[in-house]
Amino acid sequence: MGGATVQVRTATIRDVADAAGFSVTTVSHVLNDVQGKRIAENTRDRIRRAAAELQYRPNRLAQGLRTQRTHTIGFVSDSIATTPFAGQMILGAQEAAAEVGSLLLLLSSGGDPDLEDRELQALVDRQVDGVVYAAMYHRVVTPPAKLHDLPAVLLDARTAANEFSSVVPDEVGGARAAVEELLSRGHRRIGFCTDAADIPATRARLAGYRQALEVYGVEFDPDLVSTSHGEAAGGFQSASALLSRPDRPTGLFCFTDRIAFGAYQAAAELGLAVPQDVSIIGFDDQELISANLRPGLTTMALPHYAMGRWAVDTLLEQINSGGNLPAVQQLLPCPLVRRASVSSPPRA
Amino acid sequence: MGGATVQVRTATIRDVADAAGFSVTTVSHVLNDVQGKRIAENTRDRIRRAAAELQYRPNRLAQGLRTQRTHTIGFVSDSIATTPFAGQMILGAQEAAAEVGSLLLLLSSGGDPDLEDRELQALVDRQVDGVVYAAMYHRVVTPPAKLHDLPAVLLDARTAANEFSSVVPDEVGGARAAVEELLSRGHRRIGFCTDAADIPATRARLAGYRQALEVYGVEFDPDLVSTSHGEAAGGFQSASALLSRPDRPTGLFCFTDRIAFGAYQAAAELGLAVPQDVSIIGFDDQELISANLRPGLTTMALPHYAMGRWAVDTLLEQINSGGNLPAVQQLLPCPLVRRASVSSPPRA
DNA sequence: ATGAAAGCGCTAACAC
DNA sequence: GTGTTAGCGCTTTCAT
Repeated sequence: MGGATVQVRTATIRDVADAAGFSVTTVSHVLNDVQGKRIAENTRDRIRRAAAELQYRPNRLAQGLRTQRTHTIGFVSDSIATTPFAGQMILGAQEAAAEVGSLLLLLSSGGDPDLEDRELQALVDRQVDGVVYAAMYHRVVTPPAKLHDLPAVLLDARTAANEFSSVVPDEVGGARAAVEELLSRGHRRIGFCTDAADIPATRARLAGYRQALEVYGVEFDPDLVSTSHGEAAGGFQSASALLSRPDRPTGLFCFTDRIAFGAYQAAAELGLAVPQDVSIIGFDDQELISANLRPGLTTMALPHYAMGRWAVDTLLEQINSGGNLPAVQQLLPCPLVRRASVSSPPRA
Repeated sequence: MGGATVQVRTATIRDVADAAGFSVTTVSHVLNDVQGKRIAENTRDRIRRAAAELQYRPNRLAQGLRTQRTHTIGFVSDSIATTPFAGQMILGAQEAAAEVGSLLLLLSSGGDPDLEDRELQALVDRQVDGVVYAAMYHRVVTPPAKLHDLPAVLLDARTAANEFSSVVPDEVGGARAAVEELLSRGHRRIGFCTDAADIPATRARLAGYRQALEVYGVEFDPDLVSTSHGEAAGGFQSASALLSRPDRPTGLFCFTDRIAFGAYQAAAELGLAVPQDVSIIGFDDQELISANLRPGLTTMALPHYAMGRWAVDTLLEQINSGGNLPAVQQLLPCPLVRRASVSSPPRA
């Protein structure tokens, strides 16, 4: 059979009190290390011993009911199944929570506002100490109104008015670093294979691309940015177009690793070797792609784990401060992950 | 600022009772639809009205303390960040839980037995109704002893002795279906690029491979199975070796999509087109790879979502039955996902 | 047909 | 130094 037939009655604070021969008050004081109580060392010992003996564990429900603190944090996201990123955010959040003895109550709404509302209510019903509201890709969101009624921080998302503390990747900085990686190797004609979606990442990464060019005194050439729709197929098209030009770029900055995946395919089709004939740099560090491509893809990692931690840490501060801290908007850096897809440009 | 400054005091059952002019007992009876109580329709109405008016929501903590049922399920896994599969299992579990008003308390142990123990204890402290113990790839596990003390089911894992109910993919059936997909198109020399790890999946998929051959009366040729270590690089090696043979196979069954990824690279290197010169079929349906490869990879999907649901449904049954159901070991089918990497073999 | 009261396990104000 | 007691918000037995 699976699991217990007999739910072993676990020891309560009463049991400990009885066993130790003191009142529950004293037990509570001792076990919680309440300051300013003078309790005999000997008493402390006996109580601690009894507690250990009985394998006493405080009932968190009862505790929460009494203290209005459940040490439970709600984590709601628009989607969780579709990207491997989710796991890293959750892990970061969970580990930060664990450090203060808190646990994560996980919920995914699939983007349905009604469901989102009900889920948030379910969290409130369980008296969560606060909520992390996460998006699976950097977005501007409008969370349910209820979110204003309790401590909350936004993860990989922000609202138009920035009423909440939030953390998102430094897309501009990441893109600039990516393009500078190419520039510093000597590339001067650098294509940008981007996505058609109008989201923070497309705008910011384009801005970063332009900034990097400017730093190196390279003029921006709009013909070198090619837009397509998402996935590898789009990247294949964009890159094919760019690499078929007579004055083809020697380096390609791809909006995502998926697009870079397509760019590899385009290069192969055209008989161009990576990185000898064309250097390619991606964005996202989707290891399933970046580490398995041949040669390995140099790319910018998204700081999902760090963002998850930041969100919870910040939420905790907010909770502990009684909730009147100013909202802060945090940018976290995107680290460069060097593999083997970038080299010097071919000698002309 | 983020979140509430003022924690709005929410209405309690007392408030509803007062507002409606009845006792809390009656309110509880009405709101919980307790059977066998004769309460005037009119009374019911007034109470329901008052509850709605005050936006009353029962405090789940108090409820749980009293009823010993928290409508909370623990979900502990050995890892969550490293695979995109985690999300699907969690989603399946979460949705099944939501259907009965339960929520998931998520925890990932990183495989550390000590941590695992503490995490499980944290769940017990919070009085979870039961626990789903998940592995991120099909494994034989030895969960902490504590797991025996409460309702639990294993997800994508089982123990050596099968003491718990568990659900894992039907690896044998999946592998057989994959190889039959090749056989049915006319392939007779089919290579198997597998992994060196000694885990349930390697053994089972090899068995499925052999079963399929047998069904079609094709003799098993050990030279056609090539073992390597994991990732794409291993697949590249295996496939290169197999495809360089004078009597090279016309079809390749790859242990994972990552290995298939490497096989694509090997085929390209050898100037072999997929699927015209060699058909390739994978396993796992890692969409980041399978959907982005060119041509799209035909592969066997792993039933993560369904397994997640099954685990929670089964756990719920166990909880509701008071916990003396026999343990059941469930196999869930791996659906074939057809894309474009399989065709008839080339005419010799 | 409705209500009083006990109690789930804990903390904390207060008393001694 | 230690103990009594009220109460967090709810369900449920037992009265009436």
